[in-house]
Amino acid sequence: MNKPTDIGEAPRAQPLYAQVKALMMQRLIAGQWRPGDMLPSEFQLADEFGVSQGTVRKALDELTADNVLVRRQGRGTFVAEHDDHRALFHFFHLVGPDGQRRLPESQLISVRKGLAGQIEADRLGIVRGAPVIRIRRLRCLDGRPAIAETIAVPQKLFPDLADIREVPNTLYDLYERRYGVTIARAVERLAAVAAEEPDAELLEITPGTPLLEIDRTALALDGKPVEWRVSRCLTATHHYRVELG
Amino acid sequence: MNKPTDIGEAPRAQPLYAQVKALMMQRLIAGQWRPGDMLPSEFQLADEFGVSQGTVRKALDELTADNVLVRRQGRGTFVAEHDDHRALFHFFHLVGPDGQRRLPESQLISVRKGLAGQIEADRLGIVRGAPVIRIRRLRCLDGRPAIAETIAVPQKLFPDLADIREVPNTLYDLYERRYGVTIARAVERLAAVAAEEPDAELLEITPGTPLLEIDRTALALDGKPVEWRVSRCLTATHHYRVELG
DNA sequence: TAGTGGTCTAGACCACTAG
DNA sequence: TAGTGGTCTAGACCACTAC
Repeated sequence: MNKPTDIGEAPRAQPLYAQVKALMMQRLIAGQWRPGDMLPSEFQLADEFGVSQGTVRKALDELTADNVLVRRQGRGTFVAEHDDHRALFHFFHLVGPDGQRRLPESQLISVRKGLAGQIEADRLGIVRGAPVIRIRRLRCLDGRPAIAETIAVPQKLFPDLADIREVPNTLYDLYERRYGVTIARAVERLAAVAAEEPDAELLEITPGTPLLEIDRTALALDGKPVEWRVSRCLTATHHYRVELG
Repeated sequence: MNKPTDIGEAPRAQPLYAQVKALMMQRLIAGQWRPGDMLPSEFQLADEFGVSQGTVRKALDELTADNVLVRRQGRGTFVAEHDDHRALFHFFHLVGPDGQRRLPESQLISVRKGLAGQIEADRLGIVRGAPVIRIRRLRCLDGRPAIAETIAVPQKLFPDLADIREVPNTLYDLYERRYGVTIARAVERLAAVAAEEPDAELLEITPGTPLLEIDRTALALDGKPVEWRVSRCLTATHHYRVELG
C-alpha cells in the first residue's frame, strides 16, 4: 500500500514521513501529548496514520533529533521534559576553566508587571503597550556574582507569574509545568559591552569592565517567541562555549 | 543474510551501519576519498561491505548529517568541499544588525615562523618548542576594521605556508586544497576583554574598549587539533549569533 | 513472558540528472 | 534511457524493560 489513506488523497508535495511528523507536531503543540507522556507504539501509530511502521519510525527519529521526543529501548517513546539537566545542557553555555558546565545559583532581585516597550514588543512578537512581566536576578558561579539577568515575558502567557514568591533556578521548567509552555529553541546574539549601573553594582565590579552580553529570544514549540532575556556575564574565569559541527 | 561477512565475524559491539560508517570514515581520513570525489553508489558499497543497501544508506545518512558527505539526488554522493559559502555559513557567526552574515575582507599583517609556546602547544596537541607558523590579519566588515586575528598552526602540517605571499580570505579552503587537511569541526570559547595594543591600533579604537574574544580550536577529520585562532571583534554594530536547537 | 524500540534485509516504485 | 539517490513497504530477528 503506497497511497496515503488516512493522511489525505491529494497529490502530495511532501513525503509521507514528513506529513506524519507534521501531524504529530500539531498534537504536541495542541497539548494533546504533554511533556512526560508516553506515545503509542510505532505499530499503533502506523495503523492510526495508515502508513507502515518504517515511515512512522522515520518521523519519530526526526522528532527525536529535534529534541522534541525521547526514545528508550524496551520502554517506549516519550515527550521530552525540561528537567534541570536538559536545561543546563541545552541552554546554558558558560563553562569554567576546566571546560565543565556548572549550574549557577540564582538570587531573585525583583519581579514586576509593566507594559511592553518597543524593543520588548519586537522581540516578543506582541504589540507595544501589552502587559509584560519583568524579572531581574543575579546568578552566581562558584559562589561569586557572575551574571546580571533581565527577563521579559508576555503576561498573557504566564498570568500569575508576577505573584510567585520564589522563582526556581531553571525557569523553563516552570514555564512548562505551570503554564504548559515548552521552550523548543532559542536564538542568542552575543556582544561585548562595558558594564554600566546597575549591573556593575550587582556584580561588584567597576563600571566600564567588559561584560559578555547574551541577548536571547526563546521560542515555543510552535516557533513563536515567548521570552526575551539579556544576561550580562563576567568572563574573567568562565567562558561561553560553542561547538561548531 | 544477517551476519556480517566482509566486515568481520566477531560478535559485534556496534551495529553494522556504525561499522560501515567507521570504515568509510577511515577511508576519508586516509585520503582514499578526497573532497569533491564521487563515492560508489549505494548498491556498490553494499556489495563491497557485504551488507544491504539500507544499511549503507543509514551510514551515508549519518555522514551527511555530520557534514562530511553531500548527497544529490540523481547525481550521486560526494565528499564535502569547503567552498567559501560553506566556510562562511559554518564557521563564521558574526552577523550585521539585520541578522545577515557578511563575508569579511581580510588584510594580511604578517606571516612568521616560530616555536610553540606552552599555550600553543596545549591547544595544538604538539610539544613545546615545535615549529609553528603564526599569521596576523585584520578583517573588515562593511569596509571598517572589525576583527584582529592571530592564527597559529603546526609547521609540520603546512610546510610552506609561511612562504605564501597571499593568504586567501578563507584559510580552510587553502588547508584543504593545498595540504589535504580538512577542517571538520571546531570549538570556540568566547569572552569579553578590554582592547590592548596592538589590537587597539589595528582596529582604530582606544585601549580599554570592550572586545568579543573568540578563541577557536579547529579539528581535522580525525579529531586532532590543527589550528588555534584568536579573533578579537568589535561588536558595536555586529553580533555573534548562536542558534540553540 | 509480553511489549517496546533497534537493526537488518529485500524489493518496489518515484524523482532527479545526465548523456 | 540508464543510473543515481529518495521514499515506502513488509517482515524478520535482536536487545532491553517491566511484570
